[in-house]
Amino acid sequence: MRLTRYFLPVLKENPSEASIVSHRYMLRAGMIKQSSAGIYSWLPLGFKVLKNIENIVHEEQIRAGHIPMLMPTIQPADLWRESGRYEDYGEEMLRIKDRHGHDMLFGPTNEEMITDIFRAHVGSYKDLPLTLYHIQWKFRDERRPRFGVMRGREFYMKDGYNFDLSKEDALHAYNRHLVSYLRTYERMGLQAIPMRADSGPIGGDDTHEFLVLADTGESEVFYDSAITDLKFGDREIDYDSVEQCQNVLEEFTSRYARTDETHDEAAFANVPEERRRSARGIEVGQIFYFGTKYSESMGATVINDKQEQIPVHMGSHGIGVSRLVGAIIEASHDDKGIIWPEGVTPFHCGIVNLKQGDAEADAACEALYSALESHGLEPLYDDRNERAGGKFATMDLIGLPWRITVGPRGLKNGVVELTSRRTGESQEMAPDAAVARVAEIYANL
RNA sequence: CGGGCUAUGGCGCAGUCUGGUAGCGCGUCCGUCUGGGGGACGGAAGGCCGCAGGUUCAAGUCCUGCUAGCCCGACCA
Repeated sequence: MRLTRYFLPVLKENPSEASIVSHRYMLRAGMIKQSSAGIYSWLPLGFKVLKNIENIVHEEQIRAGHIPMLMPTIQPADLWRESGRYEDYGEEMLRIKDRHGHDMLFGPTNEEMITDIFRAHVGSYKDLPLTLYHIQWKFRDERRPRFGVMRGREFYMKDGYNFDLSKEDALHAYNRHLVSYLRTYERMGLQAIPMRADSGPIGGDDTHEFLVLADTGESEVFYDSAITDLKFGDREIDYDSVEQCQNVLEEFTSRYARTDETHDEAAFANVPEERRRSARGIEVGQIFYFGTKYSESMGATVINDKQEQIPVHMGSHGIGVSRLVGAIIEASHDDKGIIWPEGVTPFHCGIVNLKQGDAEADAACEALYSALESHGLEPLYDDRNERAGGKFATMDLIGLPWRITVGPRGLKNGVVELTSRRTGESQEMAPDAAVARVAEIYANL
């Protein structure tokens, strides 16, 4: 993309409405525009990041054997009356009446709806196990929305629901989600630590929250620092293997790691003192096993191999897709702007032309642009008639992980400059070498 | 939902106390000179001063009511 043809309304100064760093940078980098409290338009740059995150979530869900679908944002109140949550949910649920006077609601989650779909079409144990998920906009009418997209009222979320014949099977689904979530966050350049959590209004026995450590996190967390050494890496996992998934769960949850809701001082005291940490964290996902809570109240049953009608065991599993955009920035930025991890960056590489209009510089930039594209990469070429300082400041703000700087001075010696946004280190090299290096970085993701 | 604060051009702000031609910086547009970390000069556009009512010869400014947004807390993914 050429910057002169793009829509990137960057702001030089900090908008007064934003207090935390991710919100400030998302506004300044032209990623979002607030519409009303907790509701945002996603401008092109923000939309790209949102979609990149969504794609990673999809890929990892499908890899784990989960099946994508899409349910509506607007749901009928009657479904929620059946589960009893229409009354329980309170003011956070946005209630709407349609023209016929029917009570509707903008869904804050989809347990009722998915259970309704399940009971209509699934009747036999032979259809299980089954895990369906979707990525859809949700609405929770927060009393006090804040922190930009991290606690909006409208938010984009992946929610998945597993249906299993037994508690044992459902716990495997739980473990499978935990493993797939570890992979998902790691691909986004995040370390998200699974922590034992409180089940809240969804209810249930087993639940873990995934938290990204960041100073601005809304939850206080306590953990054994040994857990931050754990990496999922490129290990091969057979998601059908109960044993393999169980092993990963044990590896990643055996160390002490809890939010303040479930924090236990006595248990924490058993962690060696030098490894005890308290910090702040941003919740970016949660997995639940809740048994037969919804299947019993809503009649989601199957016939087992003994001709008995039994309620299915369920769990639900969420990833906050829109919230992740903010969380990644909280975890990866400096005083100049955002630093995107390669996995989610809106463009793979920036091209800065230091002297727009100079025939050689222009030609070299065009050549770099095509060469990067021919490697399947998406460059952002700053072809504005701006001075160097302005171009650098924009690139630093929007956070592309790699930048190639092209100027007459370097071209005289046949070189351009390749700069890492994260480390700030620059290397001079031939244009071809710079392209090859960037291509290699992305090929190895 | 309690407490606090704010609302003036796209963004950041002054002007309100003490009523009298709506201003500054940044950004935007045009031109010239520039060209390795937000450059210089010259020109230009852009505002029912959040909304409604009131006081007054006169309201951005004073009064009343409302709305929206932000911050702290409680709450929450």
